[in-house]
Amino acid sequence: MFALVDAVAFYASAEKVFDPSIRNKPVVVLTNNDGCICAVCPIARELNIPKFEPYFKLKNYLAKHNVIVRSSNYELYADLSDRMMNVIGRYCSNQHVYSIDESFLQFNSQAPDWFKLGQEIRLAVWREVKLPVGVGFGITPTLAKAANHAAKKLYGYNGVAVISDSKQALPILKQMKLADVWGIGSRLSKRLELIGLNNAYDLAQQDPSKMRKFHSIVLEKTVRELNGEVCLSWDEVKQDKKEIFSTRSFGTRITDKSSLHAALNTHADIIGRKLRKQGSLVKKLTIFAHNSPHDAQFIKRSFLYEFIVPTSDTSVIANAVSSVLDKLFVANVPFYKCGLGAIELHSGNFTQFSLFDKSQDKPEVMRIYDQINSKYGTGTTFIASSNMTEKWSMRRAFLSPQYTTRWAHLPEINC
DNA sequence: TCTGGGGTCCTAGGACCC
DNA sequence: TCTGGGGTCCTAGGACCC
Repeated sequence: MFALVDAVAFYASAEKVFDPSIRNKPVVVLTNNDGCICAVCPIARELNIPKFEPYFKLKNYLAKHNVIVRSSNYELYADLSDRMMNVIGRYCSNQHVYSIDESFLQFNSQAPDWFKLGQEIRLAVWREVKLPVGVGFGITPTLAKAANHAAKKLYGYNGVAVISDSKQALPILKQMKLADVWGIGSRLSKRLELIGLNNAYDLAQQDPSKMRKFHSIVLEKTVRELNGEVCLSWDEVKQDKKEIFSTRSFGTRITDKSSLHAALNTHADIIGRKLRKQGSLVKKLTIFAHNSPHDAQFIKRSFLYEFIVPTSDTSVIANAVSSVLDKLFVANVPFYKCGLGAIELHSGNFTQFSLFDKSQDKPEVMRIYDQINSKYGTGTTFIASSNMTEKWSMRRAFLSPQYTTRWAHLPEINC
């Protein structure tokens, strides 16, 4: 049995944890640079606020309905995520944290009562972290996702749904839109509608091999999973990433080389950390910078850097950045975004050493570097040529305090 | 006044080589 | 008269997710 546990509108709910005054109000959270709306709490959802629309287009509408608007407070969300995952992890030894607010659980034994277990998890997370979560149990990962959808969005489930056989799946799948099925987006759902399918149940009734011909093997697997056949093994669900990116748009456009260098080095730091966490090494790294695609003329420079010996060392990656900086920088271009992408990864366990070239990595330094940052907070140590506090760091006009990670922001209780 | 996220995976098609 | 291979690597862009 699989379970998927995730928070209801995680970012918006996280904003309500330490600010009870907004718990009963409509709340939305914006993406980096206050660009788009990325989280809508259930109360705000009733106002039909679309996700991932640019904020400036909805600004007036939100103000008219007294919607509370917050910038993304990643420090807060990351910390609340850790706490939430810890509580959930107590209920299953086999937990896979799938995203900042989702974790899959795999149970090998039979629980006496899945529904009761789901209620316990919900209650524990609410009691200890004050975050509302939905719990979906299913005999395949895709059905666990579907049950989770039902738990949070369908009438009568109140946060927990269980699909342990096709009889339990039926009412849920019949109420699910095609695009609500895991792996089916807006494009594919439109194509499926054209051949007469209207909901998840209709999709489950299709011949899997025909669906493979119609679209892809991925769709075939989805159909099989909806019918209770496990196609996404646990190993597949928690597979290593094949690419690792770190990119960000600037709060203010930059036109000088040193700012671009600092920004790219910040991404070098993040990429290195992600690589080491996964135990991977990067062989090929794409390094890019561009202005806005909405500008009159889109100007993009990118460079593919190949390491002779694959690396996960932040300083080695930073050196690669320095070596191509002159090729990326174009005078008088107001750069809007830049980033790095590790697009060819090698396993850290089976390094192909070169006969003539020695690795520049200093694993011991990186180990201590990571230890310090994990103990005292990310950013305690950093490479000198990166600086995220500069003028181009992101706009966050509606930022809430970092209640749990900064002494100065500690919540106060009035007695 | 101006404003438009970030991450991952996959594939079509162009460039280049022999 | 008209036609013309196959492999590798990279880039751009689409699709999906949150």
